[in-house]
Amino acid sequence: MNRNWRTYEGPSLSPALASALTMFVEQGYHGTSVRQIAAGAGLSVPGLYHHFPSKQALLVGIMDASMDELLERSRAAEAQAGSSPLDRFDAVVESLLLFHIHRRDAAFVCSTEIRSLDPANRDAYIAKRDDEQRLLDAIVADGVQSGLFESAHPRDSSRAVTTMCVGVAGWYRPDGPLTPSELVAVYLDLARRTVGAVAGEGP
Amino acid sequence: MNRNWRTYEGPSLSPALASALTMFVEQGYHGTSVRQIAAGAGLSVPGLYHHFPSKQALLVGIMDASMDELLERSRAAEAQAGSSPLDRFDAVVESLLLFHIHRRDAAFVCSTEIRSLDPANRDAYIAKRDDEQRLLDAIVADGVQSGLFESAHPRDSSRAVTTMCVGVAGWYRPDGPLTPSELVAVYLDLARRTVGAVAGEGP
DNA sequence: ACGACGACCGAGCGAGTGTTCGGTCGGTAG
DNA sequence: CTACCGACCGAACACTCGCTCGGTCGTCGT
Repeated sequence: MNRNWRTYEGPSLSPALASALTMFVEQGYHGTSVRQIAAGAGLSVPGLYHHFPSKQALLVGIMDASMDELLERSRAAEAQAGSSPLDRFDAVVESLLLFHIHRRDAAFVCSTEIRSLDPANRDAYIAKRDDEQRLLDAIVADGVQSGLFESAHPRDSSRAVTTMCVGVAGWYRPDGPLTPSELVAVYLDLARRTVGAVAGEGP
Repeated sequence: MNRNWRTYEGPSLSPALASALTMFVEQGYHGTSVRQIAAGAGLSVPGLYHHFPSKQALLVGIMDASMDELLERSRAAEAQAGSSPLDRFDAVVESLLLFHIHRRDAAFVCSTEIRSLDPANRDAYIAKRDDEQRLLDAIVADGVQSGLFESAHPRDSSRAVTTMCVGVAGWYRPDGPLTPSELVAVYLDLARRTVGAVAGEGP
């Protein structure tokens, strides 16, 4: 059941995952004990292990669900946009930004705890991450080829855009000076400049 | 004794700090034990504690030294550049890039282990980090005021430039497709676009 | 010759780690 | 009523953690 890719409701994580997420953001994976996670979820330690087979499974549960959601939203955004690379670029960048604003904690954990994943889990996660990057790479390549964008190094530009957007999760606060839509406007402008999009195309 | 801000020699970290750095990059601070660090440095655990009073001191030794070096290089870069905001911008961005290329591991630890610092150490580190950011903020503000740059949100542009450059430490490999000077050229172009610098000013 | 000192180590401290065992509930199907 | 099941817990397992005690070297200055 797909809501719009722009709309975000409560995260709907289980209490155990929500507790783990909060702790991982503050203390990191290895800095957090399962006893802390259990206490935060209102459970005993065996109670926690009844829902998840290991501490690692909690991290995987957070990171996999987050990347799946991001990929789904970004694909929906591109699909619903017009066929112009510029429209698709704007849509995917906006989806990237909204995700890192509204799923800030999960996104932060995703970008900082990759090395805490077991090798197999890490490979699977990185594959999804690369899928997301390639989504944007393809759009930027199209834009450059059609003359709408101008960049001597499209893939570097594309990665720089992603880096900027991911970085938002590292400092954005809901009570900060920018509302989500203001931040989207500011960063969409920066992203367009990065790929050399021609100026002046507001809705 | 100040070498040029562009030249980098071996890191000259003590064996203990070098070992800690390698481990922290791969496993993170809390994921690394002092026994591993000692073994990597060819020392016993008490031997390691002879040189550093605590595990935390190892992290502080790495992060403080790194930020001091970055600040020193960036200040030297701006001081030796011309007075034009454009020249100063290019110089500081290049110093930022070179540092994140040649001190990649240290820079990576600096950007991922802030939360592993004790509160007092963290405050001190963040103060230095903010100094570095303000260095660039001031240049961008000058550039916008003088009409050389064009940005409706200079501080956001400035932070985005920093985010891009810091992100380099997360993926750059010496055996990758770009040499350091090529990477500097590519990212200097991206950075100029981000602050709306007027095109065509190569040496 | 000798005492002081920096560099270093074997062994072990108490506390905490992820995980598991054996069990207790309340509810539900037959 | 009984048998079962998911949800949960107290206690403990084997181990590792950061850190320290008491000591041994080799090398200095005198």
